[in-house]
Amino acid sequence: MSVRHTAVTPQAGGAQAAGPCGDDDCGIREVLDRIGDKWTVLVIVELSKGVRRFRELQRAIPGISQRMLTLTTRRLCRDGLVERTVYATIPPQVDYRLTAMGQSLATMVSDLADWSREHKDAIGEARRHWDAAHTE
Amino acid sequence: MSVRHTAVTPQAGGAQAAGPCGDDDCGIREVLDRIGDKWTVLVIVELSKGVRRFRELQRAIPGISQRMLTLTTRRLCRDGLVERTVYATIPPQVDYRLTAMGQSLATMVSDLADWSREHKDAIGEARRHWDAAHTE
DNA sequence: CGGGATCCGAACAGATACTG
DNA sequence: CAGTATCTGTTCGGATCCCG
Repeated sequence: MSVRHTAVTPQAGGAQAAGPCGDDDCGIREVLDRIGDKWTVLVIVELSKGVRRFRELQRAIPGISQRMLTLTTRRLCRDGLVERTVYATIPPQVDYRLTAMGQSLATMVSDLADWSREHKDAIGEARRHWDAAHTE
Repeated sequence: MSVRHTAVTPQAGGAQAAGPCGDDDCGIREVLDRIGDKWTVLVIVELSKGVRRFRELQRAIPGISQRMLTLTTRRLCRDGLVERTVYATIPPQVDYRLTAMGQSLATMVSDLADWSREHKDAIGEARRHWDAAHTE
């Protein structure tokens, strides 16, 4: 997600203005700015299964465009969560794999996924209740 | 976050088109579509400390607008993660508190924050390396 | 194959201004 | 106090074309 965080947008590579960060909140934003976007988690999950090439990732994640896959993997590389290996062959081949830090993040993501599956039904029901009560 | 997920945007309350969800990926999106946005996590963290009124939340989360706080709390209520209590007093008073499900999510979020604090420096250094290598 | 560069519509988030 | 409504800029993501 980079979750459009005006100051910390990864593209510009700007200095982290760090904003008001006196509380304990800032820690969470750091992660969510990385995994909160539309595709990053899916890439991490796929890479947690093993080394993948660019096209393999794209096929494994239905709906992702080349552009978003490029941007996503690049951010992950930049943050040291994914390692990129280029083979100067013809045709070219590029492998992506999680770093140690990336793997530790993958377990967190996996926990989140577990939680999600556990509470999926409850959330769905809560939504139906809410939607029913607010339909007029 | 709703992380702009075209099909699952909460506002429209549209039917969840559910897309291609045969793999194990869909579970994670469910959570991230809720906590991945810019403010939701901060609200959850603040509410994990106890019951809060609207203004208290707004003051506790510097930078959030009334609008975003309203939207965020409403989504959390809709998903059954937060409970809203309205007192018909003058001036009006509204309390927000985490539900049991919301609290279990808060612990997950707390774990994420811990991870973030642990690896913050490593990520920062990885970024500097990457930025240095790609500055030309 | 693995991208880079560009254009463009859509969703989001901030800033008011107004209400009960 | 606790919102709602509207207007507007920014950012994101998809599509397309091109390159090595």
